Amino acid sequence: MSTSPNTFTGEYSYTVDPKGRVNIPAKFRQALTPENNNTFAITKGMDRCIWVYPLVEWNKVLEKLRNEPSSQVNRAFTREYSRFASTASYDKQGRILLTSELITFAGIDRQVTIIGMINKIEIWNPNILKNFDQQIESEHTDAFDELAEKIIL
Amino acid sequence: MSTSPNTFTGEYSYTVDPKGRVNIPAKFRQALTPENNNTFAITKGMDRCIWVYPLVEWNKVLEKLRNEPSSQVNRAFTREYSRFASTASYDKQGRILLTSELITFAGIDRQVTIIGMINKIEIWNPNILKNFDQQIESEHTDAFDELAEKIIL
DNA sequence: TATAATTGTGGGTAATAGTGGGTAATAATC
DNA sequence: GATTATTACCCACTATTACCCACAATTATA
Repeated sequence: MSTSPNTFTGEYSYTVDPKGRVNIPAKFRQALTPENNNTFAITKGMDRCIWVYPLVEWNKVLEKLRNEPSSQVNRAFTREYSRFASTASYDKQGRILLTSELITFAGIDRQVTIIGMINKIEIWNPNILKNFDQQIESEHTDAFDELAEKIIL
Repeated sequence: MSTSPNTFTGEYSYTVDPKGRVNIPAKFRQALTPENNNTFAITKGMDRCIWVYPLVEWNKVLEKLRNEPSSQVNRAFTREYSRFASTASYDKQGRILLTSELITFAGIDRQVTIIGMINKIEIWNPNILKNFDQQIESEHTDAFDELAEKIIL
């Protein structure tokens, strides 16, 4: 296959069914390496969305957290980041089950936008994402330009 | 063969069929090195066109994105940039499939102009390109001259 | 110039992907 | 221990996509 291992790009539109299941885009599933055992880790994103990591990538995050000194701030960060985290394998149809806490946090209601963020996946309520995008981009036009020059070939 | 590896020059006229498929000029396909696995990556261009990278070049971009620290602005940039990106292998007839989002963005409607841009390929609506060229050239004649002096031996 | 090979374009069909719902197994509650 | 709720697993339908074949036009070759 032509997709790079554990690398995700592109945008997809899907629905969350009443049971809280969402499809993981086929291309994303195909990009998952076997060592992940068809399993993702899902957490609260830093923005108002759900983050979905390949198990392997998630373990890297855990390793970094483990190595941080145990200051109060660091503990709080770990707590915030860890409490909503869980692993989710996808079923025969390629769907994972989201927890109701995460669905609530991300303000999700049936329709979702799924975005490949290179090393992880984001699940958004399309409307929230739209507002967020507009805000950020207008506030940081200069930063965007700098990044473009630096990164784009 | 007379073409340099992963280097594209020249202009071609092609059609996008109802399914969203475009032919990649044979010369461009021949310039693609084997490590690319007959695969390109397509994205939104900075101008109103579609950018097509050899997979190898594209991976360089991804690597840079992957290594950016995860600030809010950086995440927003990655999101904006990744959303429209996907990989596309060409079929037996040498065509790749464009996404409807990119077709809409570039204002494409059946007829397209494909241009070799050295390390990547651009796909334009011929009319939009024509207007764009006229505008830029009239506004930046001096800059054109400077670049000519600097680059051409 | 005639013939063969390659290139660009179109369309049909089989396979896959996305969505919904049902049932059995498990866990929680009384 | 019985009953209810929850979760996991399985099956089915539809839409989309990928793959294959066909043909015309162009270019290369003899």
